[in-house]
Amino acid sequence: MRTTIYDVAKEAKVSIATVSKVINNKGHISEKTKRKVQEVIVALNYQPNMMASALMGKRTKTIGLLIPDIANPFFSELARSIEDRGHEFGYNLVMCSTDYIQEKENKYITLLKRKSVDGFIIASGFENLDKIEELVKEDIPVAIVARDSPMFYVNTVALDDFMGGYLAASHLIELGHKNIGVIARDVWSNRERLRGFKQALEENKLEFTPDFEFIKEINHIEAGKYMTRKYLDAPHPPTAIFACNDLLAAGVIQGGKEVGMSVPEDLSVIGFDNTILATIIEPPLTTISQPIQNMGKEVMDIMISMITGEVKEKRRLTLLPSLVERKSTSKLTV
Amino acid sequence: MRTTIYDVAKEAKVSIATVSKVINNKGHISEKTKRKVQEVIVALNYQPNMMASALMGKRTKTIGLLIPDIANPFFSELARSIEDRGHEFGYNLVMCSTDYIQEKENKYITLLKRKSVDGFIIASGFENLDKIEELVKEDIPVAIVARDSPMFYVNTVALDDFMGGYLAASHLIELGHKNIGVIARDVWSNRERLRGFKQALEENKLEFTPDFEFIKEINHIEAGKYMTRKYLDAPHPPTAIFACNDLLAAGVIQGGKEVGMSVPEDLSVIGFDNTILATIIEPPLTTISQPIQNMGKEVMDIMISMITGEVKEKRRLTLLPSLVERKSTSKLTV
DNA sequence: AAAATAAGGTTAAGCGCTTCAACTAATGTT
DNA sequence: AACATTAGTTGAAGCGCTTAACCTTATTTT
Repeated sequence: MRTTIYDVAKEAKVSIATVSKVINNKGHISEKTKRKVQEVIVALNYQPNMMASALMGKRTKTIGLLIPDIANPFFSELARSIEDRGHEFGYNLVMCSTDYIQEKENKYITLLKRKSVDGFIIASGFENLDKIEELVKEDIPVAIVARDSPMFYVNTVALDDFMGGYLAASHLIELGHKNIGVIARDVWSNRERLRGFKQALEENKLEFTPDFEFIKEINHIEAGKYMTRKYLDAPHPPTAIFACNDLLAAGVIQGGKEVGMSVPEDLSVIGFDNTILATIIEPPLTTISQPIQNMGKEVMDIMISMITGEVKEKRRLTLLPSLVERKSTSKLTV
Repeated sequence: MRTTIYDVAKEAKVSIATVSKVINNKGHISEKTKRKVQEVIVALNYQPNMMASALMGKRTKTIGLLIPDIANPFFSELARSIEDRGHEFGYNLVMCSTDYIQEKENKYITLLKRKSVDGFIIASGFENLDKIEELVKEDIPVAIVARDSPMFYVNTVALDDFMGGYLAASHLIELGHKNIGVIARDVWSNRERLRGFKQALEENKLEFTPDFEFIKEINHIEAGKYMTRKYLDAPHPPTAIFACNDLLAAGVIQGGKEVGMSVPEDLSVIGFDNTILATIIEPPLTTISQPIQNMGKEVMDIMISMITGEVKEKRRLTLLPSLVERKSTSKLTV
């Protein structure tokens, strides 16, 4: 069987209480005893069972990460940065892809609570906050990342999505585009981007595209293609499209190509996220950059400080997007 | 405090043993008692603490997933398919990115053992098998996926990497290429692909490129660019390049563009994996396809059957790659 | 009708750990 | 010298659960 604290205690000729204290560096232990116990621990290759200490109210050093889809580059890059920061402090992540499905998210939360995770980092696009509120009430650390939701009192690391949409629209407007299509999903972040987008339009006395509708399809690329075809088939096709993420933008470019439009000559395309895709897509994608690395680090830091109890008051950290100009947008040629 | 089994027992006026039996559907309990207990469970919203049952030797329903990098699309797609299959059976995944660093992998394994995960699915490119052997000896379920290593007796779901390399080379050779560069990392799967590649070369009496060296750089795209430049600067630059994954291929195409070579006219490029990138890259990437979905499902199925003890004997499932022709390769024009 | 088996439930031990209370011995304070 | 504090250690309780062992009572088996 596995080595337990009893084995160590017996071998070191002390009580298990002493061993426990040595491990956790608590209470008063003489240097001599401490050394002896540590030697035995090494000799027996003893690894404390975290289940047992978790049962005694200690931390599991495990955090639940809820994201819409780990196969989406934005989220896998975000997950990676969160994982890295957590790893520095000994935390592991349980990964849950929720596919924007509320039910799945709730099930995962319930399950992970039973597994006594120390906290939840949530990046999925839920609308219903009941489950989150439940966590907060039960004093389980929750932090939200890469989405915002001002009606709620939770630690949040978000992007200024409104600003992102505003930047995207402003860029296209500056290039002379007046008829701009938008592709978005009906989630909070996208709605904010849309709001920013409309704001810029309004300031320039431009009309919002009448053909807009939220996408429903889960597969972003397909959704991008579909909406693009729809836009280009309309009576007054747009000369530019703002896609609310890079994956959608990839779909737009593909959809455009399929009907013989070249980007950016016939159609300017701007994305959102600045994932690795943006550099790979041809033409390289002009996009709104989210500081992914930073978001991951910040949200993990907040999570850890909630767990350790250092920080009690809630805060909302809003990071700013920036425009990254590449080759998928160009001046409107009349 | 949280509702415990004691609360349920008291409320239902039975012993905690009875409650436990109802929950686990064990032993003989009258319908009446069963119903009563279940009602109370619902009424109190009781969620059994999995730490406690794990301590008693039951499963944690959590599996450790070791991969080189979740931000690499191949692994995030693989992770997603493993997660989905696991989710069907109530399993969660703890995600660990090891960056091909043995030390990191070992640390993660040690840590997750302490957390009593039910098993390990390993997709990282380790060379040293001591840690894995240790797991096998301790009777902890381990399954290896997306890599192979014939010197070891572990359940494995792998791709026929040799065949993959062979297919890639054959395709290029058929197109008339005689001088083909290769970009690979010094990991088992890549070495196998290389072996298959060389085999095809040999059968066609072609020479292996003298400029080959394994990449060391972690960032695949940069590595791809670097090696491409190196190849193209050589006295007899290759007319085609086989990149051992799609990310490297993306780097190759970018590197080629930077020196004014266009793909596939001046340089044919073939990738490996057939991730989402292959469809996004311009030109769309000809690549060797791995059945990612299937691999994920199969390895999770094996893992579950190991955990439940259904299957005792070890097996090695080898899936076959296939060539997906897109636009990045073309006939050699002399 | 006696013996064996099954049904329905309880008691209590124990998984591997943390921590409080308690005790002794040494050191500091006035 | 009398008292308080600190250092060093241990015993034992208990976290929330599972399960073997046990006890009744009801049902079969022979």
